[in-house]
Order: sequence, then structure tokens, then C-alpha cells
Amino acid sequence: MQDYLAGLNERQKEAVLHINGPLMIIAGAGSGKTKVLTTRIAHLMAKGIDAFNILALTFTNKAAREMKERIERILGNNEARNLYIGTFHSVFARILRSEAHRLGYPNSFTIYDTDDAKSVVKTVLNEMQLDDKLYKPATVYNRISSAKNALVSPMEYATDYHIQQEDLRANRPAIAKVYDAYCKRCFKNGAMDFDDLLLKFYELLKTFPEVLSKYQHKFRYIMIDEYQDTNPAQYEIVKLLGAMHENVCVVGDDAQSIYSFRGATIQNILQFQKDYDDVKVVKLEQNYRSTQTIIHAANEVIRNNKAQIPKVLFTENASGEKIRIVRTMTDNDEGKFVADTIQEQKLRNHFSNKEFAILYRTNAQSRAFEEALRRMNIPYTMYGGVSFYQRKEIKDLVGYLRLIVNSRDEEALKRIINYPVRGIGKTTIDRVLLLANTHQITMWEVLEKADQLGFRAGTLSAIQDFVIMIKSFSSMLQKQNAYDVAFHVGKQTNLVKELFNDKSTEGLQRYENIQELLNSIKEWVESPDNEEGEVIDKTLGAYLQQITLLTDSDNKDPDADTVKLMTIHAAKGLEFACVFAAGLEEQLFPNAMAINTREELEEERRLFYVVVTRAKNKLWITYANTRYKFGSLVQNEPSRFIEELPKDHIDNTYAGGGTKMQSSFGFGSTGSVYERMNGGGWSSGKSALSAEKKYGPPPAKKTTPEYLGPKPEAKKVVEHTPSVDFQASDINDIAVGQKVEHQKFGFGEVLKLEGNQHNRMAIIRFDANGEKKILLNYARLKILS
DNA sequence: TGATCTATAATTTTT
DNA sequence: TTATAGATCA
Repeated sequence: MQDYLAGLNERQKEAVLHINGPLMIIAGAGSGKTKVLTTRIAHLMAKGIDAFNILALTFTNKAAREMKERIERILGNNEARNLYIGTFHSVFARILRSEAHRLGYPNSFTIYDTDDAKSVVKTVLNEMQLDDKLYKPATVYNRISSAKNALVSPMEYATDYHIQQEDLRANRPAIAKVYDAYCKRCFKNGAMDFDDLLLKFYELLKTFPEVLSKYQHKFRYIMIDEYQDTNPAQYEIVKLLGAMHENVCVVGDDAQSIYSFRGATIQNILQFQKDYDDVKVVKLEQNYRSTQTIIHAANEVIRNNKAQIPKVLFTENASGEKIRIVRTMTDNDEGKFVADTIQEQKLRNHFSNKEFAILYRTNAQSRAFEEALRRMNIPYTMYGGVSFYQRKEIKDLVGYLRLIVNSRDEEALKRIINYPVRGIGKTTIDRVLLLANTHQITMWEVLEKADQLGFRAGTLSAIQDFVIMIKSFSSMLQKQNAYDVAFHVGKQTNLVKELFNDKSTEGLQRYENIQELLNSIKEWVESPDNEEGEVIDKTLGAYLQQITLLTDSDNKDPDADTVKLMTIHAAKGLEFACVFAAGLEEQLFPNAMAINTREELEEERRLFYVVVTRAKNKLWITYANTRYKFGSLVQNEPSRFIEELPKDHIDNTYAGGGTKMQSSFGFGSTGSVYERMNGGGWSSGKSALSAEKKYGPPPAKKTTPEYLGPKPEAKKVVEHTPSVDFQASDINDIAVGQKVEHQKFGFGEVLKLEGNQHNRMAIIRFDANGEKKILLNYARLKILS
């Protein structure tokens, strides 16, 4: 761990060498923030500070992992294992596991993910007999979540004038009561939601001075990454923990604050200097990531925001190529353009897949890119889908495990009580719920004493079998490790068998997922159970808590040679040689949901700043004239952010003048992409459009989006009116060569049959609509001959 | 009670 | 377009 200081610039060195006292690092995009943070921790340790006394909090597991690895590399030993590095949520959950009993929770409390939490909200709404059309669980949950993040208790919520006015105006005056009931319900279930991990930890520190003192002594040096994204709960916790030693170092960039929807407030970073005396402030303004063009553009854009800490990012990197603005006809064309350009860049400049990222505002935009990439056989990884642990089959097995660990967990109980089917249906469950509520006991307790509560004989025996089974699992937990129990549960409940017997492709996948879950438990059980003196909790309970805090991206390999697709939010902190910023359209980006106030719009702009600064060398900004939304075609204007880019740094030939087309496609290209796009037969009819039409000047400004008159030819279907006697035939009777009638596509001939028994597909040539692939499970076909 | 079908609503960002 | 919830049937 020699000269770790070499390779740092003066500013960076200043930050690293500052040991005692509060420190605020304002780190512009690509200014070596992580490097400074990790080097600083290494430096602290080199100066003799014990790793056990250092706490570093991040927002994502990924960031935590990366920091740990980098510190290990600098130190060259495994002292870094003793550092407390993790996300706010995981670190607090870990501490709460040994302290939760003080607050009346079981130490093996369950962590509810968003789905569980919404489900609790739903139960509460039902029981309060509120209309869930008006009180949508998601909306109500968001409201509760915001309150928690702002440390607003149910009581304060109910008595705050402004909050009440807001709810009243939205015609949802009962939210305060729901909030209260929700908290009580979670408590009764022995469960904490994501926000509770912060809130309850805060309460713990506030209520028990001895606990506070313990952790103040332990964490003598505190470091917070992405400080601009902290919410009031996190802010107060840091303040409490740091109050004794005041060795608090925060790193952030106000220009990259993009989580205010989650309660983050930029005030925290602006306030920092007032919270402590003698705050050392270091600004890192030199960017090592991007070209001058990109940095200049980013600076220009962010200048339009009012609220910010003054700073100017600069770089000594090459000036680089202009930013290319590309307009396409539809969202599908956008996908094709991007896939095509990636292919071309790979050939021309020898880029590998992993040097490309396609970044967008909303997850829904991924579809067009996925399709296009798949068609070109370009491997890609999509971030932000359903997490492995959110899959149904995984949640089912995990549901059993959760119930075993914490019998109060009502959500888990409801999930698995009749899966696999064991004759405890909806009627019975409702009855159990009612009994639980009237007797003020948990559902599990109702089941335990079901014999005294007058269930029908058949139902009673089903319930008793269930109770005996769960109890046998619980007792097994005393003697055997998490993996053995999980394996046994899977086997005993027939869950694994049921999936094994499902031979469809999806069934097979589900079966494999269960195997993967079991493997992961095994791996976890067998990994070393102590790190340098500290015993790691290897119980099933600890495992369950840990997996709820994992996200989709946590089990994806970032180094895999694939094109990365993700939202801009998910891309924060990452960098790529080539970036496609997609869907730069009004309504989409800035998003229609976030243009009502100046603050919201400025956050969208910061988001744009983030996406621009992800690019090292090449940046494309794309937008589509029309795209599908809820199944119908919508037309949008180009994003206002495009206009904010410095004109001399962009190449918008594509967007503006159709006449200069040939010379426009950077890198001395001959415009092959363009040719392919027009003439390559992507989908029917495109070639008929002239270049002028396709990439002509942007449409005249319109205040309201309108629907395109004629449908694009790609989507054109010659409508067919089904015969009066139309009746779907049995799909098993369909054979090659038959003449068939389809409700929508009309008459045609079956050319080919594909797929397995459960997922059969027919390729049919229709007289009026050409060849289509028809999924027999979904389509209705009538056999004519 | 359980399975299947039909109607309806919904998409901003996430630990 | 897709996912989900309620309605209907076995």
C-alpha cells in the first residue's frame, strides 16, 4: 500500500489528507469521487485508525461493493473486511437485528419490500372499507413513504394543516388514518418496510441514549456517499451518529441530485456547513471521464437551473466529437437506429459490447431496444426488471421461510397458506382474518387454536395439517442450517415437485430459479461465518433480511461483455465509452409527471445532466416523432433540453435538414446506417418514405400532443370482419396446409407449426396481411378446410 | 373451492 | 400493449 497518494490531483489530495473534523467534498461528475473516498479510507487506516471504527454509507450495494474492493486493492490485505461499508438500509438493518427488541419488534423481524408493503396497505384499506379506486394502494403507500422519509409520524400527519389540506383536495382525507393503521399492522406483523429501516433506527438512537452512545463510540469516522440524495431521516441519523466526534465526511454533487421523489432534499448538502463548525470544503471540478465537448454541453445545460452550488467542471481531455442528435419516426425506428449504430461502431472502431449503454427515462422504453438488439444478435443486459427475489416462485418458497422465522408475518402467511392448494380457500382466509382482528391476535394464532373457533371439520383438519407442518419446519430450524431447512421445505410442501412437473418453458425456468435460490442459500451458509473476530449471523432470518435488500442489478455481472440498458437513475455513478440517451421528447423527458413546478423541472434537467456526463467519448441523443403509449400512437415534440445544448457542439443534421444527410453521419461514415434504415426492409413500407419525409425538419410547434392521422405503415392491418358463423376451432386440430380464418387478419394458409405443446405457434400467410406468427394459445382461428 | 374467461386500468424515477 | 382483478362457470 505504498504511495496511494500518487495519481491524485491537489484537490483530491487535500480531501484525502484531511483526517479529523467535518469535511464536505463537492465532487462534479467524473471527478474521481470514488477514488477520493476509497483512498481517504485507506489513508485513515494507514494512519492507524481501526477499520472497526469506520462507517461508510452508500445508496446502492454496487457502490458499497466497489468501494470495499478498491480499498482492499489499495491496502493489499484483508483489513478492509472489518470496515462497516454498506447501504444505509443494509447497515441499519444489520444493527436493528440486534437492537429491534428494544422497540418491541422481534430481532428476526421481516423486511417488507414494496410489494409486501402495498399489500398491507391494501388489506388496511379493505378493512377500513375505503374505495380502492380512490385510495389506490400505490398512491397511498407513496404518501406514507414520503411521510416516513420526512420523519412525520402518523400523529403529526393527522394534525398538520398543510398535509391535511392536500389530502382533502385530493379527496383522500382518510390517509392519515390509513397511515396509522398501516404502521400498527406492520408492527403487529413483526415487519419493517424499507423506510422503517431508517425510521426505526432513528427512533432507536433517539429513544435509547445508551444505544446512541454505543454507536457513536463505534463509528468514529463516518463517510457518506451521494450526500445530495439523502432524505431527512438519513440526515438526522448521520447527525446523531456524528455528533460525538464530528468526523463526518460527506461527498456529493448537487447537480446530480435526482431522488427528491424519494424524499431526498438538496437542503442537506446546502445545510452541511451550518451544521458543524469549521467545515472543510473541497471542490473537485476536474473531470477525468469525458471529452471537452461533452463537459461543455453538460455545463451549458445545468446553467439553466437556478438552485445550485456554483462550480464549473473542466477537463484536460481531448475535445472529442460532436454530440449527435438523431430523430427517428417511431420508437421502433429509434431502437433500430441504436442497434444499427452499435453494430457499425463495433466494426468501425473496435468497440466491445460493454462499452455501450442505452439510457432512458422510463423502464417502459426498453422494449424497442431489446427487440432491435435481439434482432441484430447483439448481447445485452437489461437492468431494472423484476428482481430475482421478486419472482413469484421465489417469493412462494421464501414465503414459507419467512413464516417459519416470523410467525407474525401475515403477508407471508396469506401468500402460502393455500399454495400449493390444500383446501384453505378465500372464505376460510377471510374468516381467519376476521377472527384475528376481533380477538386482537395474529392470523397464525387463530390457526393454532382453530379447534376452539368453530371451523368446519374438513377445513379444520386442513388448517391443523398446515399448522403442524409449519411447526415441524420451525423446530427443524433449531438444529439444522438454513439450507437444509429450505431444501426440506421445498420438498415437503411439494412446491419443488409442482414446478418440476410443469414442463413448459416457463415452468422449467421457474424450476431452475428455485434451484438457484437453494444454491444461493447453500453458498451463503457455507461462506465463512466470521470475519476477523466478528461473527456473522448465519441464521435463516439474517439471510431473508439480506435478500430483500438486494436489487435486480445486484446479481448481474457489470463486466459481462454486453450492451447495458437501464434507466438514467440506475446509471448514476457509471460511465461508458458510448452512450445513447434515448427518448428525448417532451412529456417523456422531461416527464409529464414532473413538469408542474420549477423544482420538478430542474430535477429533470439534472437527470439530463447525469445522462450526458455518463459518456466518455461518444454521445448520441435520440428521439422519436411518435411512439406507442398504452397501445396507442402518441406524437411528441423534441425535448426542450435538446435546445439547451450548445449549438456548435452538436451535430443535428439528422434532426434538422434532410438535405445534408449524406455527410452527416460522423466518423467519416458513408451513411450506411441511414441507407439500411431506409432501404433495409426493417418493416414493411418504410422504404417508400423519402429522406425528407423521414428526417425532415421537426414538426411545427404544437401545444398539445396529437395523434398521427394515418397509421404508420408498419402497423397497418387490413381489417377483417369475421364471418357471421365465426367460431374458434380446437388448436390441436390445426395442421400445415389448412385454410384458416383469423378474427383480425382474415383468411390465410398455415405454412408451418412451431413450439412445444404448451406454446404452439403457427406461421400463417394471410391473403391480405402477409405472413404472421400466431400464438395458438391466444389467437382464435377457425379451420376452413 | 378452484379454474378460466373477460373487462379494465395503467407506466416516472428505487433502497 | 400488458397485467390484474372481478365475474362466471365447473
